[in-house]
Amino acid sequence: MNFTDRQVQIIEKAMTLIDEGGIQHLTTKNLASHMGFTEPALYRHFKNKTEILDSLLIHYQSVLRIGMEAALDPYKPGLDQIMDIMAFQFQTFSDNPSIIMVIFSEASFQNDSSLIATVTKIMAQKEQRINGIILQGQQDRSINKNLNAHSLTNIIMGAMRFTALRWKLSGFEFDLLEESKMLQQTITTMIKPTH
Amino acid sequence: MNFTDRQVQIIEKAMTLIDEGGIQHLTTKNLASHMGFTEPALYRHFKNKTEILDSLLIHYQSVLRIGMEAALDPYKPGLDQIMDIMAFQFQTFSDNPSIIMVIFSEASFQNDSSLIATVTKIMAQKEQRINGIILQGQQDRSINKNLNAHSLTNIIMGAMRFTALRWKLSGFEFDLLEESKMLQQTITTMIKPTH
DNA sequence: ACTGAGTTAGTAAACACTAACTTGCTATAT
DNA sequence: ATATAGCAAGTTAGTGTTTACTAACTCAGT
Repeated sequence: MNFTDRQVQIIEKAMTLIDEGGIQHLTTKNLASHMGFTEPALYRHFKNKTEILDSLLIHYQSVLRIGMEAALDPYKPGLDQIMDIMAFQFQTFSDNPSIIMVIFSEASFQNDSSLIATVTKIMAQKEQRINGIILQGQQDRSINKNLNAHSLTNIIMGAMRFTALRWKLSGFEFDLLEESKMLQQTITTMIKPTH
Repeated sequence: MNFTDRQVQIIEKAMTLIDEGGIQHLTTKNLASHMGFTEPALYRHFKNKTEILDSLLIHYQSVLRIGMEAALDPYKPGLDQIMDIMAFQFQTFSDNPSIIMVIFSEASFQNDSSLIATVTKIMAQKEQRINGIILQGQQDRSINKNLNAHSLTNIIMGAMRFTALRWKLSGFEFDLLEESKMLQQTITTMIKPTH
């Protein structure tokens, strides 16, 4: 998917609006006025509101994936790669908190089947990526072979999401990067081989 | 908080509506018609829509807490108690999937400060409960003392939530209780002492 | 006679979206 | 070089629908 510059501007503004007031705060009127033009101008760039949200998910996903691939070294041990992923993810959250609420919008999208399809696809891709690295880590003996890779994937993704949600709901009261260091430390202790 | 029978009926109907179509599907019109009466009748039982959502959170929380306390034996080792909590939680999700989307509505509630206060309170209570049990488990040596209790709490809560969300988004495609057994097994292996 | 719990009929505001018009840029034909 | 045709990206003014909520009335049970 290639977006025009103007489309990307609109998508990014939509992100910050969702961040500020939740998905319900993202109205065509609100989005247009924050863009500095009128409502109908939006429809010169997107077919409808669903297309805006769909593009937002796709854009956010590709930005994150590109950044993540750049941060990853496939020749490192699996455990180190998992930690690099976590570090990158939390750094991204910290730099651009808007993204957090986009992730959690997933739960609000269930009434729009085209959006839920996009969301499910994105989640499945991430899951496969992490799952693969865990298997690799169990091969290179940096991750405990006794642990179920699928469960571990869910534990890691769940912990990242939950920590990010807590940070957001607390009004960014604690230091996310510090908290994430503790989390990474704990996960490392838990999943490295025992001997 | 004590609710009348009628209020509880309305709250439970609201839960199933949120479950079916997300928070946006919960409109006063929809709720009233599913209750079999007209819109204004709702306002004989609740001040406004926010009070309905607030009551829903409080009601759901007290139901869950009462069930959980009943399922818990404070004389068991901490690790066993954690597993009992997880088993209870997943059984509840499995029996009553509506509750899942209520949990994830948290993210949609951010534009209503009275709701976010309720949500934050509920989450903090759960967190403290689990954190306490982990500390107890580290005392009675059923849980590895080297693990940070706070991080562990987030890992466990995050894993439960993420698994539930995946189950819901997949259209209940996999067996939640089977998946949760794997998850509990993996967590047990990870957090029991190494000695 | 009062009250709790419903009704009908309605409100203003917000919603996504459209029709029809304007304007400034750019590619091309002469 | 310049006239012009086309087009991308705005505008104003408006649509019908949905939203949460209210006023005023009814009526059965105590």
